[in-house]
Amino acid sequence: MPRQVDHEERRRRIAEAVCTLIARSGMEAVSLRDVAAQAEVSMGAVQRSFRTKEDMLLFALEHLTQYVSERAEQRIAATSTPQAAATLLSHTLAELALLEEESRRQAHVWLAFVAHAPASERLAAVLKDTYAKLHDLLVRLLRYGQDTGEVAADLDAAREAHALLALADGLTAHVVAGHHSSATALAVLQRQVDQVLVEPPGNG
Amino acid sequence: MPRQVDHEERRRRIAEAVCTLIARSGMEAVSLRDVAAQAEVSMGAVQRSFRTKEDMLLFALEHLTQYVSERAEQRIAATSTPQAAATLLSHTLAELALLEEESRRQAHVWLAFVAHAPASERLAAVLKDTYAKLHDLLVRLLRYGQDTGEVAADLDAAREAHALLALADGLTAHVVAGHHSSATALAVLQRQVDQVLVEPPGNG
DNA sequence: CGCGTTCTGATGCACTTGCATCGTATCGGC
DNA sequence: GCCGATACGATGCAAGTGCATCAGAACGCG
Repeated sequence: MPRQVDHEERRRRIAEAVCTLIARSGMEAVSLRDVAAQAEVSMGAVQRSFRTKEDMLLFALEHLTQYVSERAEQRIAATSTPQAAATLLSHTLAELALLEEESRRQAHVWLAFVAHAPASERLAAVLKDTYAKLHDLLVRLLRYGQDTGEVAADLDAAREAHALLALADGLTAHVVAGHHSSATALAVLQRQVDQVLVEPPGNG
Repeated sequence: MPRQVDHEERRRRIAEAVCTLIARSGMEAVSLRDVAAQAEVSMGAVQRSFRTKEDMLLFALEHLTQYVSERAEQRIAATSTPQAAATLLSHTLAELALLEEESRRQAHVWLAFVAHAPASERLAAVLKDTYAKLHDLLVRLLRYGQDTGEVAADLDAAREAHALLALADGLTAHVVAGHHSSATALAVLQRQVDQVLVEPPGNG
């Protein structure tokens, strides 16, 4: 075996470059040459890592969704305090909405992919799958809240999860569009979560 | 004066073609040639109608926002029955979310523009302005609902309007991404509106 | 009718695109 | 130490891009 390169590492590196470019100037600004330059590899390397441009974009999306999903899942798995359902819920949502300042880039990219979904079935499939996972996650959180008594027992968790997820995505879009700051969006999100809780905090 | 052409009419025709193309294959698939073909005019005509491609895209966005805003405003202006605040609110939101089947195309286009906002300041400005207008509209509707007693008087109309608008946009995104059908999205939206009303319909 | 202005569609141009090709550098196995 | 397989980066290529240009058609006005 000749020269050894960590292919997966390179693919990830390229995916990062793709995301950077999309966030900076939109999806149509992504060319193989620019990606190669951004990733500081040769164009040939990009072409050997991905058979086609669409494959590359798809991998970048999967890279992003995996990152977001994992962070959300981790946050839940790492929780030990039992009655934290309320904060758990709002923190997870805030993370899904990519509202933190350091997630701006990811928010742009996510939105770009969603907007591109109608043009690519494979892309749409990945998005659909991710949304389903996130919805499940929220449902689990709500059910957990119902167990701890923080959330009304008669609440339709599935429905509420849909609403919360949509709200999070909408706020993402509004921040990207410049209609909201992250802080404002966060406040709106928090208020919605409070409505779900049986005892709104702060005004006993 | 020689040959007379309705320039505005032509610009609108081209804007329609732009929207069709964006909806079909995304923003990066919009080329002057394709637009000309879709609008069934010559490429020269497109170039004379718009100095540059960006101008064309910007006009298409303004064309879209104006259409959406106008339809929403009209719906309100045309209302004569006084206590319709509840239905008025949900219908307006449903329209803003572009959930009707015939608005799918516009939903795609809208999302594409939002996703592109970070890459173009002029575009972002138009979006921001439109969002502000829509927010105002919702605030007015909520205040009206408070006048008629359908909406709790102590509700923070501005905050609630933000939440509703974000929810509507999020649902739009979810429908475009294939995570929801229009019907499901509509149900989620309706449920959220019901929560705003003092007396939820159907189970009083 | 014929002039002059406006509009028109085709073509040119420099450039970028995604992808294919190819000679070479780099390493493991013998 | 050398062979052969592999990864590498540069270059080629046809197609498509936005925009500029231009000869001429179409029409109001004298």
